[in-house]
Amino acid sequence: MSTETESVVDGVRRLVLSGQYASGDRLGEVELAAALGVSRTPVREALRLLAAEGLLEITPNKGARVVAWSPAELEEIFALRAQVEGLAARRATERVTPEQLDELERLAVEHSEATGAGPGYDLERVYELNALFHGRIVQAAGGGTSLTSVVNSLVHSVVLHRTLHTFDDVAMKRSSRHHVEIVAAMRSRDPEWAECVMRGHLLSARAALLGPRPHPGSPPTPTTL
Amino acid sequence: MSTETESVVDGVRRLVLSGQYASGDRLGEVELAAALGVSRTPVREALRLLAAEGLLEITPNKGARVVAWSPAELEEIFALRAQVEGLAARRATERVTPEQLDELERLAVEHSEATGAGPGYDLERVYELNALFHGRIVQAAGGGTSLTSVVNSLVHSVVLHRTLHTFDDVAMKRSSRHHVEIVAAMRSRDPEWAECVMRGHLLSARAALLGPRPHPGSPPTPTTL
DNA sequence: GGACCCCATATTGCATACATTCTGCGGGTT
DNA sequence: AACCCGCAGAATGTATGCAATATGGGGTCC
Repeated sequence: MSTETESVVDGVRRLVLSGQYASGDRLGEVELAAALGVSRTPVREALRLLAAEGLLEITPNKGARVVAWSPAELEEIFALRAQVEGLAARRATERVTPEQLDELERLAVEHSEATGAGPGYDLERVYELNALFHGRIVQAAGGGTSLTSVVNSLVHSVVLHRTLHTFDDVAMKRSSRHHVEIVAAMRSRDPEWAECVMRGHLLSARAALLGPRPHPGSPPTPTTL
Repeated sequence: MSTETESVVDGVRRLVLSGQYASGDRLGEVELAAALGVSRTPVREALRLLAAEGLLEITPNKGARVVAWSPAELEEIFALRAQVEGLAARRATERVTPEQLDELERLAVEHSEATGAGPGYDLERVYELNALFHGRIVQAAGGGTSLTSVVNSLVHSVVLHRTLHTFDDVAMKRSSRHHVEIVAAMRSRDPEWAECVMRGHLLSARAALLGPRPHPGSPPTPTTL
């Protein structure tokens, strides 16, 4: 929106991302207004925007809190991303330009290099490369406002950070290879291949983050026996 | 959010839905504030919320306008709904309770009856039954906040109304039978069946709304020859 | 005659003040 | 001792006033 409100949005995002405010913490309006040097009005608007985006949740007369993602919700988010970004990968493959392909390949290769050194990566860099890669896919898909906003509402920085931190070395390298394979599928102009790998990529991230998931037919809580 | 703001959200929605404001029309803050008998503050918040929801679009210092959906964006919306609500149908089938199944069946049957009389339906009733049906599927899917909000951001009342108005008798009856079939699939506890029918349901709606769509391999604009 | 500039007006963006609601604590009662 | 009532403090919700920016028209210059 306006320059002032938008800077507040970024400011609050930074505060949440940097861990100044953890999951479940309260975000007071006056407190933020003082911290960012503006009045309550733009702060209120920024909080509403971030709430609509899914990063905060607001309850009337009680204020804003950082959302606390339950495992069930994380599971749902990645299931949705598998569907939506799978679609994005398919469409991107149908429309991608050679320049975009080169850009994607560059990002995939750099991601590989950043994760190739074994444990002890530069997580910030890996995070950035990953976010760029997924964003460019959506962009290449001809991203109308709907696709873009749905993906944005699903890809919260906080979740991504948490995800990367829980990745072990195997999951990290697998994720990197997925990126490379997606580019290969797109170069082959094979939308179905690209879609499948992208879905697998996100479902594999879900598994790395949450472990195996129960399903209806499984025996009841075998882990407790 | 607060009672006042929420009532303004509903009020603006009604104004847009009833056609008081058409696609592309400007929504002045003072104008709405006067019309709804409140101050500009809750109006501003309501406009921001509706913009985040996708019904309006706001440009800094220029105010809010009703979004004008292009055919490409409508196409994208239904493609996304096919993915996301397909997932919802699958999960709903895995978790639905007998009571929810009865409710869904009731809605599907009423939808059938409302569309069975041939052209000249009560479109408002059909709209309501359709919205309820889709909403209950999401609910039965165990709708976490992510799934719910994504679907809500995709299912704009305005789009649905436009869609229903463009349905001919064949498309309307087909849509109704899809609802019945989805319930049948859920009763059979067949998630894959339910997912496929739901996806087909939405892609068929897309076709009814937009006509056949071009694809990469098709000859260039054969309609002009 | 056309294009450009400048200003008046209206609208949005931001700040502040008032009203309302929630929260936490203390005292009293059962 | 436990519970309930009521009040004080603080935070959110709403209204209004001021500043900044976009829009439209009239005038002037080329």
